Amino acid sequence: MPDNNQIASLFEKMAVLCELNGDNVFKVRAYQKAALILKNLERDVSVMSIDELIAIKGIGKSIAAHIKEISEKGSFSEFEELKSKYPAGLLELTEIRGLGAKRAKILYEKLKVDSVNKLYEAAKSKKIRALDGFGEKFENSIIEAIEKKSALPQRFLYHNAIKIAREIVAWLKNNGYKKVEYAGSLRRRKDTIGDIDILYVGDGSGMVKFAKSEFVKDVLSLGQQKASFILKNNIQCDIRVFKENEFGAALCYFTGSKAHNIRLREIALKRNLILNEYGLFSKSSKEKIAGKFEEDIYKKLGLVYIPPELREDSGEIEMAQSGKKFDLVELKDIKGDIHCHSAYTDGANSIDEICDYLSKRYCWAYIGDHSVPLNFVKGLDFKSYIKTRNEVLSINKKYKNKFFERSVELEILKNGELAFEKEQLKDVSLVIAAVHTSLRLNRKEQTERMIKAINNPYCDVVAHLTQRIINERDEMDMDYDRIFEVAAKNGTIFEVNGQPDRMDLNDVNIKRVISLGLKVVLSSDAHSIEQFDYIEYSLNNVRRAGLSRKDVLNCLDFKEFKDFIEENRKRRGGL
DNA sequence: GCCGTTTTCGGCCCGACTGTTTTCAGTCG
Ligand SMILES: Nc1nc2c(ncn2[C@H]2C[C@H](O)[C@@H](COP(=O)(O)OP(=O)(O)OP(=O)(O)O)O2)c(=O)[nH]1
Ligand SMILES: [Mg+2]
Ligand SMILES: [Mg+2]
Ligand SMILES: [Zn+2]
Repeated sequence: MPDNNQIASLFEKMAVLCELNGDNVFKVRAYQKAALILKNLERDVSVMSIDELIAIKGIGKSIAAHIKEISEKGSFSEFEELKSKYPAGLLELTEIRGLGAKRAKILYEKLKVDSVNKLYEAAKSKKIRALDGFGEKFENSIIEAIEKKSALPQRFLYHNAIKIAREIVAWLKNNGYKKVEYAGSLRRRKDTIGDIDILYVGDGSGMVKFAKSEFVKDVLSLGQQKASFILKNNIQCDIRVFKENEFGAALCYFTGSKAHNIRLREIALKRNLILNEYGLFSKSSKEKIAGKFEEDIYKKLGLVYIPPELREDSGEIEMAQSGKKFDLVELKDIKGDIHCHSAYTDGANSIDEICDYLSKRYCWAYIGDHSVPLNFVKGLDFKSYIKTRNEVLSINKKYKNKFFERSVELEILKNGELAFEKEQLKDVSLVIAAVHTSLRLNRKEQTERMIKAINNPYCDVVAHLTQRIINERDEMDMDYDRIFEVAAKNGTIFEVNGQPDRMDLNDVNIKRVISLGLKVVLSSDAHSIEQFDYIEYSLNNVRRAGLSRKDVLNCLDFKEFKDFIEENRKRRGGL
């Protein structure tokens, strides 16, 4: 069964093919939109009925039928037909910056260019400039774009991108610009970031100066209101300049997402208004109605303010129209962390140091560590768990009104058993079950393994369920639908791991487990004191999933949390 | 291809930068 992302990727390819085929641009956009919808959808479309599919805004009869066909056959005939019309290499041409479908089509028809290699040859041998509507500069820009393409990686970790963004904001402020913000996917706090989007109040001279700064490797474009650069670390940076009284509208525009912007602009039109990055205007008189403050844009469109994390056009506009304020969980609501590592296994700090730090930060915490059989990190056996738990409890006595306990990141063995015996498990305060080995079992085996673990009454929390490592390792191949179904019966708590390259569960999976009535728990999975801040990345994901305090167990008091765990075990036949 | 509190046909967000360009198309945000 293909998952939503796989189906989305087919529709993205279909969009490119339609473009190359010279189809209606709105048909192309319909496929792009459908792909986006699927990527943000928490339900598995492959098991939905045609009627259910059509009920989704942006999915109609044709695309619903395609989804059905893909679910059964892995692809759809219209796509396969179109694909067979063109060489496979043609699809990759539009990935070259500055080359879109229109000119790719001409290059293919006139010069038989059907791959990036042939495009490069054609440009080098100066054949492109001879074509009507093409020229020397275009030819050179193509050569440059191809030569530099391989250096550009996919998407960046939020953790890495935000650091660079903050440096650039500071640089602009140092250069005298008082109002500077990062926007785009960074402000929406997506787990991966395509580029760094920055806006400031001032004039174009700031961008000219930035172009000559240490940050910049290449200048892609440089105008009066906007510029694009490739930075030294190969990330793209887009900068826009505005006037003070435009800043709210500008921030709204540049924060996006694109789909969210389009919805806002459509709502404006229905009210006889025009929304762009400079403000909200009356369509007839051109009079300005809002622009200085972002809040005013939403207000004048009849919407409550929408937190940036939710701006994906995945239901937030409808919620904002209902008039009810958003109530997302905040950092100050977090009362404890459950998952970290001490020097007993692969952490950098002693339990003493960890407790000292956490006593200043939280009301409570579970200090964790790896378990057997992870020998390479000196995973704890049951005896050493008990011994070190006593150490935690004794250290706890030093702190008034703080509660420290011991958790263990317990291995889910290849056969789905937990690494400690049942008799031992009842003496473990918090079991955070995790897979770290045998990641490549086949789908069926991996699914059964996970289900067996989840059915264990002592499997309190499942850590980083999918085991993805962003840009390095895909999610484990499992039947997530079934796993979540079993989890719903067990009341399983899913961890939202905040390690920058994990951020697992992601936003969409969080929505999925919450819709099943389950709760999540945030964790930094800190391996050193500094890494306790990674819980902010978990927070990003749950805010993007729209969660409030009631869905996040870190917002409970210690006793409430402990009771929750115990209740859960009892109900499932443990204790 | 999708959609509809005027619509089942005729619209579909809006603007900056570049170069193919002297009034606009292509591409991108
Ligand atoms: N109205 C409108 N706004 C757009 C369009 N494309 C982009 N934007 C706005 C919203 C985006 O969030 C913002 C920045 O564009 P980006 O291409 O950098 O996208 P974004 O940062 O959302 O995602 P990314 O992680 O960079 O891929 O510009 C568009 O076609 N129309
Ligand atoms: Mg961006
Ligand atoms: Mg951008
Ligand atoms: Zn861990």
